[in-house]
Order: sequence, then structure tokens, then C-alpha cells
Amino acid sequence: MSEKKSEDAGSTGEIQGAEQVIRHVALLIEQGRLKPGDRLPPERELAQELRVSRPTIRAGLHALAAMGVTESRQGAGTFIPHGPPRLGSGPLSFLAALHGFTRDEVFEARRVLEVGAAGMAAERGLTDRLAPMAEEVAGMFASMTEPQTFLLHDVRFHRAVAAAAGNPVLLALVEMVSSLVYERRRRTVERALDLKESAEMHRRIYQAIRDRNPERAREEMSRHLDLARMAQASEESQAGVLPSHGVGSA
Amino acid sequence: MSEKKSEDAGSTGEIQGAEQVIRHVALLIEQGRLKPGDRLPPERELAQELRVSRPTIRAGLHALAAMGVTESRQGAGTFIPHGPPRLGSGPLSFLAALHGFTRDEVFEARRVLEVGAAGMAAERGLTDRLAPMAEEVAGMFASMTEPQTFLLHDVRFHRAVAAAAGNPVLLALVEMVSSLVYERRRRTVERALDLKESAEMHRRIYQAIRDRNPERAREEMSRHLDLARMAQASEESQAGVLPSHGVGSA
DNA sequence: GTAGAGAATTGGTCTAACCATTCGGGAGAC
DNA sequence: GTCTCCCGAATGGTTAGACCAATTCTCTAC
Repeated sequence: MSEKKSEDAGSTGEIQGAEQVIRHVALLIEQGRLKPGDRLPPERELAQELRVSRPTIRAGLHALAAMGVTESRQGAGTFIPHGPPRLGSGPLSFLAALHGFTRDEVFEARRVLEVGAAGMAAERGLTDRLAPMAEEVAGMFASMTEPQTFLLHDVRFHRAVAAAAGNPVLLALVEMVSSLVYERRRRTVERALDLKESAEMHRRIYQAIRDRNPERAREEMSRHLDLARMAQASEESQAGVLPSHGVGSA
Repeated sequence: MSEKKSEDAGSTGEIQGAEQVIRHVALLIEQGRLKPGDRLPPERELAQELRVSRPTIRAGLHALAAMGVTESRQGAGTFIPHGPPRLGSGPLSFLAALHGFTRDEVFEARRVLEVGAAGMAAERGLTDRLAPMAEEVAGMFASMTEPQTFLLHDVRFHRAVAAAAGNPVLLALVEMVSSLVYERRRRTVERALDLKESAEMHRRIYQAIRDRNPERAREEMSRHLDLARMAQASEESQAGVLPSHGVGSA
């Protein structure tokens, strides 16, 4: 009963529908005809080219947008974002909500990633990546009375460490997991108790990386994340019951 | 005639359009009214409920599907997948193609994740997770003349190790990164030279975890991935120029 | 030369229909 | 009574044409 359908196989294969749009864009990317910052052809043009209707094109583009591959701006066009490689936090947020990831589990995954990143950063010793980290540490010490600002520097410090590891894949993963934590932390950071101690821990991490001491960098990062996990648990218990990992869209 | 913009604005806010669909589903999940395995309401019903047209609903559902949150089957309905938490490889594949991740970078990220996972698996020593690993090792020794089958066991062994770490977040990350590697490896594994040595390395990793020796587990996993990276480089150089990281859809 | 208004471009949405697949229930055969 | 087969309802997939909204470009007026 498995009679084949139309054999009009074009260059994109026989796939029909929204899936075809994704394949087409993937092909353009592989061929180097689409790079970060570029604009895709208008929807109407794509529709004509792929011989499908515009809503079908739009379905495919929505899927690409959800994967973070494209961004659409009404009136302007659909673009491939430039900037560093970035995995959206959406998928992980949904998984967290669906499967009830605990705070400890998320922190544990984060520790694996960030301890590794801290070690790599220390080993590699890319000197031009030191200043961004140092600046964020300074920012923390300067904002100990403004928890939200402090948290911002905190986020950026960890991102800077991941960047100093010099591996874009690792950086994207760190950002994806971190964003889960920070989305949640933003609501409770006002209750934080020991911002000064936190700032000093970050400083020690920085110093270990600066001194190109991977062992110490790993240790300090590991200890820091353990303490941060407990601190967050404490903040949340003060705040009462929170909705489980929100499905934040960032 | 609804003069007013629908004032039914529930807790979903006043967001209009496809975004609203995503928020709505996210809300249902947070409230526990949608769990893995469940079926979503039919599109026509959602459209009526959210006061938007069906194409808009469909756009949102396509976005959710791209994030791996839902799966649609024509004639049956739209479902939330059951099974373990899973991050699709699509987003990472696109990032790889767009930013030209090198093989070494991907392996490096993989090493951070899997060395951590191996260590955790050994520390935790969940005895009921040992058998799956052992079975895959056996499968490798049994399929040294069939590279594709060998590769399958290889994939599943690494997944089993990540599962033995007992952290679903880490498991999802490992699978996402691994799938990038394996998608690529599938094309060159026929040229593999030392499947026996590879099988024995996997066996040593298993033994270290079984013996609850985290240090050795980490070491063995690290060494294995380094060798695997070089092996794959060798296979690819034999195969000539390959298209850069394909945007595989899995 | 510059600033503003208008036109063209482009993504966002709607309505209304038809197609393709799946699944369940009822009719018929045994 | 049980089983099998088929048909129709339910549901996702696609199409078509139209209109709205935001952006961008261009051309005019000063």
C-alpha cells in the first residue's frame, strides 16, 4: 500500500510544506549564502520560489524563529541575528516546567559547565578576556546596595568567564542554563544576605583565572556555585512558595 | 460585534498573536494542566478560546514544535512528548552551520559535559543504571565488523553514562551536543580503524563508574574523547572535504 | 542640503475553504 | 457472540486572497 507520491523531486527533495522552508534555509546557510546579519528574501518571494503558500512559509519561519535562527521585524524583514552564537532559553524553560527540574539539578548542570569553563579559561589565559571579568567584579563591589544591579553584574561575570574559555559552544550552553537560574533569581535577589561575600568569591575566581591556575579556578567556581545554590534556596524559602521554574521567554 | 478588544484578558495578558499561543501553552503547563503525554486541545478550539484565527494558532504551534515542546500528528492531534526530557539538536545544528563551529570546539564542549557526567555517575553509583551501560559495551564488542551498528551502541553508551549521572538537565545537554557529533560521524564511521580499541576504552569507562571511582571515570572519559576526536579527524581527512556541520534535523 | 510627507515594501493577521490522515464505531461476515 | 472491514467524523496540513501595521525609501518642498 505504500505507493509513492509525486516524483517531481526538485533540488530540495520531495519534502512538502513547512518542513521544506526549514530545509531551504538550512541549505542556504550551508552554502554560505546566508550569514549572521543577513536578511532573508521576503515571504512572498520565498512562497513563489518554493511553490507553497505564504502561510506555509510563515509556519516554517516561525519554527526557525523559535529555534533562534531568525528574527522578524514587521515592515523591515526577516533577519539572521548577528552577535555571538546564542541558544534561546525557551526550550530549556519548557523542559524545566514539564519535567519539574529542581533548583539543585539546574545548579548541578551549571556547575559542570561553569567549572569546566573556568578551568579552560585559566588554562588558556587569553589576556584580552581578563578586563571584562575584572570590570564586572568591580561592578559588583560598587552595587552591593542595589541587588538588581548586582545580579546583572553577576550574570555578566559568568558570561565573561565562559567567553574567556574561548569556546563558543560552551558559551552558548552556559548562557542557556544560566538564564534559567537568573530568570528565577531576579524575583528573590532583593532578599539576598551576603552580597559582599558573593562579590569576593567572584573576585577570587577572577584572580585564579588571571593567575592561570586552573585547579584553583575550578575549586573557587565550584565552591561559589554551591554557596549560590544554598543562598538561593534560602531566599526562596523566605519568599514562600514560588511558582515552579517559570516558562520565561527570553 | 465586539467593539471592545476582548476584555477576557485572563492571566495571559493582552498579548496578541502567535506569541499568545506560546504563553497560553506555557501557562497550562505551569498550572499542571498539561503534562508529558497529554494531548492539546484541537486547533479550532484553541482558536476560539484565544480569539485568534487558526493560522495564528498554527504559527504558535509550529514554534512550540520547533522547541520540542509539542509534536503534531495529522488526524490524531497535537501532543506533548513523553519520555525523558529532550532538547532537539536543531538549534545547535543551525548555530554550528552559521558560526562555523569546528570539530574540536564541539568535542571540547562535549568533554566538559561528559567528563562531568562520568564523574557524577561514579560518585552517585546508582546501581540500577549500570546494566544499560554494560549492555552497550557488549554490543560494541559484538558489532566490530558493522561500523553503523557499532556507532549506535556508542551513542547509547554515552547516553547511558549521562543518564547514570542522575541529572536530567545534564542528560539533555549531553544529548544535544552528542547528536551534533554523531550526525556528522555517521557518514565517516565506515572508515574507522580501531573499533576494538574504542570498545575497550568504553569498557574502562564503565568499569571506573562501576567501581565508583570518579577520578578514573573522568580520566578515562577525557582520554576517550580526545582519541575519538583525533579518530574522527582522521576519518574525515580520508573522506576528503565534507560539508561543514550539516544542519541535520533530528 | 535638509526635513517632512507620502508611497512602496514587508511582516502580521483574518476569513473561508479544501485536502490528507487518523481513529472509532457501526454494519456485516463468520 | 466475536471478529473484521469500511466509512465517516475529527483533526492537523495547506491554499487562496485580502487587509492591516510597521518600517523604509524616495521624492518633493523649503
